[in-house]
Amino acid sequence: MKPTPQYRSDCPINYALETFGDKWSLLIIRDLIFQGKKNYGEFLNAEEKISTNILANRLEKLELEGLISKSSDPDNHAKKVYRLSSKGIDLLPMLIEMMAWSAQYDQHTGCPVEFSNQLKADKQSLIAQLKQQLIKS
Amino acid sequence: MKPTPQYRSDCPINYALETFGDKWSLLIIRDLIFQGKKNYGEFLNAEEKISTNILANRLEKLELEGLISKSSDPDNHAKKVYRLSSKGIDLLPMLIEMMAWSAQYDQHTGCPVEFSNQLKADKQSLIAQLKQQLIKS
DNA sequence: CCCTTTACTTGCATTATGCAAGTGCTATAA
DNA sequence: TTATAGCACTTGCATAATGCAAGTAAAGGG
Repeated sequence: MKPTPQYRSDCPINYALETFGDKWSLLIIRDLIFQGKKNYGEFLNAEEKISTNILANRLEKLELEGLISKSSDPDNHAKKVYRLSSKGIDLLPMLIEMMAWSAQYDQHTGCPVEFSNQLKADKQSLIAQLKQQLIKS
Repeated sequence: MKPTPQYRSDCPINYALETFGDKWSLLIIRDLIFQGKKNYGEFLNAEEKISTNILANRLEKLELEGLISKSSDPDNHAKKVYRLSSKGIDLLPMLIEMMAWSAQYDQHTGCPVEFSNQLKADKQSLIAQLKQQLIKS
């Protein structure tokens, strides 16, 4: 698969949409950021049940876009480890705003109350705190 | 068209993705927020060239999700006016973060330098200012 | 009454997605 | 050394979404 040969426009919103604007990419990013997932099988087991060919395709695209990197697990060469790049980590503020919006408007949101409260109380330090954890890991 | 009968999960990220997670919906929201567009033909003329059946479908979905409303132009009953609801306006912080991310990582971004600077300098007041304009209009 | 504008619909080809089954590599056990 | 199992994908095929071009319907103006 090639990186998208050219973009529909040079609009920043459009760049974001062409990079991760489908129904699955951000769920993988979410699992990397908030669930500490690292391996193919872990992504496959997410509640939303992505199918295996789509997962493979999205991991490849995300790597090509530079949002994640892929390496082998030192303890098991067959096992692969996916990690966020700084470009991927920097999606955190946007994801936080997305979660805040959904928590506000989705009656059935599963967003934990404590998380939602921290969002309202001090969004910036929440972001900083999560970002630190991601950089360390 | 029905609203999605049920969601893949109750995750807030997933709610957002199922609500506007495709390659077109947010471009319509963008045009409403940043370009002051209001009518079918204006959306159709966006640089990215959405096709007419998809535009009709997305406008319907966005209305069903409560992000926009549709009414008739008082001066011309054949002409329709689309407006953002408060649920739609509240996507602004997320869009701003998305733009900031793209402006940072897309070499060819068309994000105006002045806008980008204001983003870095004082994101909150930029959001507040834009939101005021939207509410008034 | 005709013509234009505006907002869609419709039909059909192409592309993306979903699902089930299969392949290949690695490590561990017999 | 062979067998077995885990993990990361591929492949084939059915279904759904998208893109493109053309057509339709209602309102307003002349």
